[in-house]
Amino acid sequence: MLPFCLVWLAQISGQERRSQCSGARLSTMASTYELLLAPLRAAFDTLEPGADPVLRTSEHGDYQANGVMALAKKLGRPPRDVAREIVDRADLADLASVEVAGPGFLNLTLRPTLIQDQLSALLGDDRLGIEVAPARTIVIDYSAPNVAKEMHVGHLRSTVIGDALARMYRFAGHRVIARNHVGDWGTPFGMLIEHLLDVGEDEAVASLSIGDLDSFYRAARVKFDADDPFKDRSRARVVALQSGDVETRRLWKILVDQSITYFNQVYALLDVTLSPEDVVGESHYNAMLGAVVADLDGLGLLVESDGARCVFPPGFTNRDGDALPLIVQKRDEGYGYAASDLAAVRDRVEALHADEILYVVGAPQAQHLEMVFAVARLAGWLPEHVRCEHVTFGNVLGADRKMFKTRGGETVKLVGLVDEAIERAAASLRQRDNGLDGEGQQRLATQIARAAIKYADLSTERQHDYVFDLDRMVAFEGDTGPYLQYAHARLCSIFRRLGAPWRPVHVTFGLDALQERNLALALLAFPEALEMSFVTFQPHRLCVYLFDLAQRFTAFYDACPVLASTGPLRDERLALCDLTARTLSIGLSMLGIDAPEQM
RNA sequence: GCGGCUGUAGCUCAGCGGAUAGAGCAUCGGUCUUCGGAACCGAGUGUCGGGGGUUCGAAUCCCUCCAGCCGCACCA
Repeated sequence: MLPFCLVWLAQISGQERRSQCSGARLSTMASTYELLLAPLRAAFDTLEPGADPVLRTSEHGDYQANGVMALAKKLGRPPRDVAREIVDRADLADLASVEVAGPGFLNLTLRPTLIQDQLSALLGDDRLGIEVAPARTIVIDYSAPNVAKEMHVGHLRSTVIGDALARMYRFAGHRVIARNHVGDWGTPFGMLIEHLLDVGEDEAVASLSIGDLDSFYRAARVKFDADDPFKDRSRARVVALQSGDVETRRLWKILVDQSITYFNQVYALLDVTLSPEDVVGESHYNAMLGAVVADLDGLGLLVESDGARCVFPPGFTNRDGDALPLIVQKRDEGYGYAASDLAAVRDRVEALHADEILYVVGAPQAQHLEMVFAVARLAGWLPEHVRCEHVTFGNVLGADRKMFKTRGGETVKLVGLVDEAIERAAASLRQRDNGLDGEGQQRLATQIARAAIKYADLSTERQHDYVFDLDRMVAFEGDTGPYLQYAHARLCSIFRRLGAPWRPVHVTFGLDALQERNLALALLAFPEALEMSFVTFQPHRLCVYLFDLAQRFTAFYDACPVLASTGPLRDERLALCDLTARTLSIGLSMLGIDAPEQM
């Protein structure tokens, strides 16, 4: 059996945890972990104020407190003596039995009554111990594809992680404003519009509407590089676009609208909650850029350098050790993305009243965003109380461990990836007999495919680089989304066979079988698992938890017959099944993964 | 050069101050008239990149070296 997945909770115990949660982002019922921690901390405090019990889950007991050794060292006393004293002083009698082990570990075994009470509380709670938090307004910036460019695997992370965070925040009770900061502005639009004119509007729309964005872009690029008159026209067109020429604007809008229509198809295919109203691209901030520059100037922050208008936030240097500028207005008087990013921060605080802004953007943008945040703070557009975080994620790498390039012909379209996964899921379904009709099969294949892709992305640590591996993404066995769905489907099957709806009444949790107890302990850990995921912006923590839960369930399922059992035992097992099914379903929903009832 | 990230089993990855370093895949062996086998049980595999240091205790913290990736003034 796996060590309990809750170990990482130790990381955010005590003060750190409280301070990280200062925004009241997730409220939970008194969790098992917290119930144990409080008396332990009190006992430690009597010997050394502020000493940390270092409570965590363990293979050597249900929980383990490791803080005694450090405390003993500090006190200059034998650790086992200190351990015994802590045991005497800690008011744990109703909660757990404690045993001193090894050099001074405290191994805690939960009392059956505690498990009983905690499980009963979860059983009667639709939200599984997660309370609705006082609402805060959270702006989450994610996905952000470029107009007239394909969505490829590089966009998957931002889209899927951002959407998972949005769902988690919504479940926690917050007001989420999604912002899809699409790249709909800048110099490439000159050549794109000219190309559109060359091929004709109807032709262009036809090609873009079928999602053939890359070849459109590539064709424009080729002409731009090889054809000087075209290049001149393109440059003139950029000027016309920026100066608000009506006809140019209309042509530009065609490109934007077609692309957004296409993006929405991809979002629908992936079941991403982004809607057209969430699309607020770079162009949206155009009207605010003049004020950004003027106000920075008024604040005395603007410095002219090499003809460009810049802000030099303290603490940033370039390769020569000189101060590094954030260029808000270029020498040619055009605005760069720094200006629109500043305008966006300002808009999100002033117009949207954000309490918190999250940027789900790749790690290469880290310095740029830090500078933008720094300048926004300097300008007073980003007050202290507004939390602003760059939720980074690693690069997408190819099999050669080098940056996954869009050029070089090995582009993997996002839709291509999903199609491949659907194809494989459908093939797998054809070998089963689940009684679904063709349409149902197709819908199910799509749900399974999405689960495979999203889980593959979400289940790895966000900040690490990401080796793109199609077979892994589309796999259905082992530590995968479909494995979790399957566990859920089996649970639903039990209740389906039951015939009548099952209502929990006075369930007694004996938990005599090891597998029952293992499962129960995992169920109690859901609030912490979600909290960890939430506080660290790491959906993969939730993935790890859910996989562990599903594994414990299948071990239980294998060893403990539910429907064949009778009396209180049957109710107990049904209750464990009910809790497991709901935990899986709610957990998966926060990852943006459906939990079908059969598959 | 400065800054950031990464280096853990054959492969893909967890673990990030605690007791013998874990999963999944792959390999081998079992369960096999199934509350749905996309499952379960078991087996083997590791100088946790190298070297120092801190600590009762280091994959985890610090220093250093090696290897790789990313960023570092007008593309976004």
